[in-house]
Amino acid sequence: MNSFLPTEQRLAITCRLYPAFPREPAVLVRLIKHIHKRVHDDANAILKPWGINHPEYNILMMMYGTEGFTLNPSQLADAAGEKSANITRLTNELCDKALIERTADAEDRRKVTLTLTAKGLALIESFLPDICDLLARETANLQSGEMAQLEQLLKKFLSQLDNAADQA
Amino acid sequence: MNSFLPTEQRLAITCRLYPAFPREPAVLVRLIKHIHKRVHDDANAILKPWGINHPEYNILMMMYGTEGFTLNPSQLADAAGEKSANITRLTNELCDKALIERTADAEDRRKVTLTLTAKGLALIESFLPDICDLLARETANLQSGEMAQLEQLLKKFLSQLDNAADQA
DNA sequence: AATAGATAATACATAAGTGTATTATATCGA
DNA sequence: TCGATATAATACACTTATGTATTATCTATT
Repeated sequence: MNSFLPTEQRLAITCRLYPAFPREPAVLVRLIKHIHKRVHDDANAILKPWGINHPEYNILMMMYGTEGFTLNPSQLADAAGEKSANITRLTNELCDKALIERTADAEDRRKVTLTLTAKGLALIESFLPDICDLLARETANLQSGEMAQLEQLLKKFLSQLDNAADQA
Repeated sequence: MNSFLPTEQRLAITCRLYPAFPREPAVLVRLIKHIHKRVHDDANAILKPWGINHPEYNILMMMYGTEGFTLNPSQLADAAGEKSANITRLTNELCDKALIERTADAEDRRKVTLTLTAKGLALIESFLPDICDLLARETANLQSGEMAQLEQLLKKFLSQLDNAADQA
């Protein structure tokens, strides 16, 4: 099964019609999109029984990965790759579920401090086994050298995207 | 500049707290998400002057890459990587803008035929130079061998995601 | 030919995400 | 110390995306 074939064939035709079209970058971008959607859907399916979705999972895991399980919304936006307006909504949801807590920052009164609650921590530890399984299954056919190489290439790609903001 | 650092550091801490957590797959998934978001935002910015957004662009390009500039919604969903309900909405928008046309399929009356209009084709050819520039800029630091390797690894990854549906 | 079960597309309600404006606080330079 | 500018978070309206149910048509079996 090759879910990318219909896309790839059409990019090939595009190149014939419009020779300046850069096939390779276009293929990479499309692959990224397809993979992203797949991973997103898989994660949502796994997480549903716990009452959270993939973006909420991302938020929780970024808090779990922070010393003291504490950070503020703008740091969270950077870490989770979400826009700040979306962070407000997502953290509202997580507060409603009592998985995180919002308190005022003592140092800078513009800031808000978000902290994982005991309930949030317990939830993370309960879904992590399934998440670890999922991640392992999704990459089961990649050898560790291949993953390392993929990581390196994706980082290089991302670094160019970081720079490209300057240009244009 | 390294926009991935905050994420990566948190994944490292996660591995310390929860040793079974598979760092490498998690890093790959996060990198994919970050890159996807960046590429999506860049494309939206470039396309705005033409009155379309990235998903609409994806649809138009898949039609452009099809013989006869014609296909039906389910093929389009596969090719563009969108869910079918979303295809209905997106193609409605494109019909409203007169960039594509909807007609009944003669063979199978359940089906609908979508065709690029002359206006749609003209629009594509007017934005393609900018899109080609963007794609080239976004990948400017990758050598062609690196892109080929990235393509190969991403395809391998995606093929596993295609299979993973069977399992679990 | 009738029915059962698949497939194609869409409608509708709801969820998820974003742009822009707003409020509050902080910082910097005169 | 004042005022200008920057930063942090959020509110709100709007856009984008999805799940589920529905309608219509097709296919296969009898």
